[in-house]
Amino acid sequence: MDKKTIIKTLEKIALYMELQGENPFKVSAFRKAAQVLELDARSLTEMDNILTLKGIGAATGAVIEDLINHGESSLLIELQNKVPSGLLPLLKLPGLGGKKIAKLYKELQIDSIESLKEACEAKKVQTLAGFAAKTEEKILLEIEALQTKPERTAVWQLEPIVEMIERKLKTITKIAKFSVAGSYRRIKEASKDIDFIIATSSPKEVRDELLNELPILKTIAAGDTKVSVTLDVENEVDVDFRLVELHQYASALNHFTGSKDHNIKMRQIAKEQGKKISEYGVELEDGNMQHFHSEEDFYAYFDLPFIPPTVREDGSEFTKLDQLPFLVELDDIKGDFHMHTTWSDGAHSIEEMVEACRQKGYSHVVITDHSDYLKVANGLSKERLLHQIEIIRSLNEKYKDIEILAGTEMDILPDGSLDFEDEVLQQLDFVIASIHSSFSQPQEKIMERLFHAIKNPNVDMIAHPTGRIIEQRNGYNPDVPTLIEWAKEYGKILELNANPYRLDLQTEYLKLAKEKGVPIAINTDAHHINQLKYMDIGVRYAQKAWLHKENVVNTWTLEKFMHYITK
DNA sequence: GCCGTTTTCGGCCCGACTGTTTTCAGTCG
Repeated sequence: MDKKTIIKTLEKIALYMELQGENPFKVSAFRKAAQVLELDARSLTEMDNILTLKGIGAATGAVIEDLINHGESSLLIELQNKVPSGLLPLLKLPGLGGKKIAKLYKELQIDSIESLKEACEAKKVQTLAGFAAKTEEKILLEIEALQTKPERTAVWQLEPIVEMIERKLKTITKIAKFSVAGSYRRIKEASKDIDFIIATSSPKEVRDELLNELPILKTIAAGDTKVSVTLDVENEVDVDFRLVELHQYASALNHFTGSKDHNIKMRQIAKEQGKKISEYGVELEDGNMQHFHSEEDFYAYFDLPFIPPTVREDGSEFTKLDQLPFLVELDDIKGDFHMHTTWSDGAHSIEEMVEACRQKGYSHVVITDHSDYLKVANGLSKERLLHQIEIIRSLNEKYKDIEILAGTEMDILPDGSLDFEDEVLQQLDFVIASIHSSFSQPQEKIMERLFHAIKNPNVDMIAHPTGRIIEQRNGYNPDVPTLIEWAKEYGKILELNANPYRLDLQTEYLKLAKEKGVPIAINTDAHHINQLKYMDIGVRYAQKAWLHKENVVNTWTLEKFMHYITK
């Protein structure tokens, strides 16, 4: 029996209980027990007595013992026999929770999306107490939406929309302050919607301007404190705007940034002190409200350091507060090691890229155009690469405050061979190897290709190691834990590609790389000077994996970096 | 169902919104 199975089972039990319309506190007790196990870093064998953990009692403990002794949970089996599994998808319909679903099943024998649809169309649902015609219509609309609307939208699809909204908000003079919040602010790979907090003393006027200025497909709600709309953009996206007074801004921003678990934890902390946190401020024991100028002030009020949005997740961040000062930050970044120029498929010359990096205050950059094999990207032949190296060497004469390193993003070919010979690679300062072809090969073959690259002493880094595009393609499915082992053994760097399409390696693997002592490079893979800004999103994504400055080679001095790659 | 140095019973994070109701239950973030 493994821990994951126990956690999954407890969560499943909670779900089935919810569908039965069980007491919500009972349901959450099972969820809490699952969370306790999840947050405990130890493996099952390392825990001497799970049953004594706080949050695990007689009933949840019995489930765990059952699983360990018999490999299955009799409680879950019992629930599954009682509750049809077709009810599970009904929880995805907004407006339907456990109680209502239990009622639909009990009174109308509704046990699937299909039978719910039929019952609504036959107008049977409105005959139930607590349901009426309006609910019935809404259910039908939500069933329709479930089939057409994606559940989550990827961060790279949201980014241009967020920027568009920010441009609009800047033109509304009655807005004192605004910020994106929600999971987008926490750099989640994908989000259900976008949240904005707006400080204003004229909420009605701001609301009207929002409704007039934005490309709105549907207005979901338009009250004095909340405007909720579906935007008419390439992929439909829901956006919530919360309108608050300036003195409530920090609290509202914190509340609507979440995560839910983080907020719960904060409220428990407040409660222990007899205080009450809400989106409007902190209510003291005497009923007075405490307001804050910033989120920093808010956390300081509870004797906590500022916890960056990126790590506000499952509550485990509160056990790692001592690590916060070591987390990598944008200011620590001294260079970008993966970018393209007009020599291959980039939009700018070498000098233009270097100049843009100089503006960012970097002390060193690497130019890494594509290699010969990648014809669609105008990959460099051996001759062109040698010529480019010469040009880069001479450019260094011109720039005294930034060091330009000659590199390549070299293809690992489908047969596992490398696109340049060793004698060419030896003339470069930094060699990236990456896969851009034959994604559908079996994992064994993909690993063979990666191993071939990693054991070559001239290769310094593997770029975008999985090849994924968030919410769009899975990449070439390498065995990443093994890749991390190899990187450690051969002293290679693995990339966190900061392009929001990729964010590759992903969080769980970054954590593993850190644990194994494999250094990470955060690179923008910029094809345009506008894309150099992705360093910010990359750094914040790295924070989600709790990467420290020292884990990230971009924070190293040029000397330390050169020493590592030439050793 | 779980918890307790105010506690073994009463509360569990908090507030808003919706649709159903005539004062509130259910759902949501």
